[in-house]
Amino acid sequence: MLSYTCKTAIKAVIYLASRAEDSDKAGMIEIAKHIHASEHTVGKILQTLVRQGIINSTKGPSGGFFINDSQRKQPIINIVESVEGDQVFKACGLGLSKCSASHPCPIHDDYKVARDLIEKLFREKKVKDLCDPVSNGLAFLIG
Amino acid sequence: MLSYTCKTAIKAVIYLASRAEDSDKAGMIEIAKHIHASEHTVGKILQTLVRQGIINSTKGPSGGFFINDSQRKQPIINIVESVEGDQVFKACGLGLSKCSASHPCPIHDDYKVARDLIEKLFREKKVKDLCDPVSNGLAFLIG
DNA sequence: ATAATAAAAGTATTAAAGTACTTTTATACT
DNA sequence: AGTATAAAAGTACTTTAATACTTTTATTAT
Repeated sequence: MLSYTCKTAIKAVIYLASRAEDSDKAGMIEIAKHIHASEHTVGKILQTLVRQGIINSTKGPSGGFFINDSQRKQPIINIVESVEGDQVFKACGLGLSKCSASHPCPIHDDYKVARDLIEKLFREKKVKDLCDPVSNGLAFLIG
Repeated sequence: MLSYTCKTAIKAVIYLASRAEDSDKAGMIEIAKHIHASEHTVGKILQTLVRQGIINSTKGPSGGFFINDSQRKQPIINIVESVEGDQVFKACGLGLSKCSASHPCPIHDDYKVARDLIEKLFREKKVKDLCDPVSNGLAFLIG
């Protein structure tokens, strides 16, 4: 249900956040390698995330991408909304612009329940909650 | 969460099913007009649906698209799977091919709950359930 | 200062989704 | 039989998303 770009963004952030906080910054080649994605694509995506304040980067030698402790505590929805826009969890299931509680489409209420659940999931799960949950390293990051 | 094509397909089928069963068949121009979509696009989509047995069509004069009573009773998921493929409600939230109950990704269980809910919605709602539910004609079909 | 590094930023290409158009084929009515 | 109708089928175009590449800029180390 999420775009490939969005899934890749989440995986990249999880990888970043899974590294020791005081370790060196990660370059986009390293990140791309670990999540099995194109380094160019990863670079583009991470640029967006830096601009949105989801992660940080520094240029130059020993530069790279990194994430701080307060960013580790942010919800996954921050990533999703940065990539997909902030209307993802607002849109009607049938794509009607005028669908609302007062002018509902036939599946309005049922769809809203499911959509709200996904929104809740991404809002409650923090970046750090997704780091190495099964003690199998980061094997789950490669698709 | 559904593609534009898929939403258009659902709307077209709802329009068809909302017509009196014994009325004339509907041409793609008529359908397109009522759901505010391009007639070419609608034609392409309906071709697919006919091939999948979701709806019917006849060629020639007084030909057009129509839907029978048993097709009216089919669930919306038939339309969704015809357009999006049958893996829509199977895929991992992070896009991992190897994610499964035994090798779950960090959001596997929570995501599955929401995804199953949407699948349930589309599986339980039948085409006829979506016809003219608020007695405002078919105003809800135009986005 | 200079050179090396690495992301930022911009541009170009590719792939996929969506839209438009054309030709063919089946049907019904003269 | 011949003609008109209307979808089927196939092709081409457009737009957008995704990927690849290039140039620029900031930083560090010498």
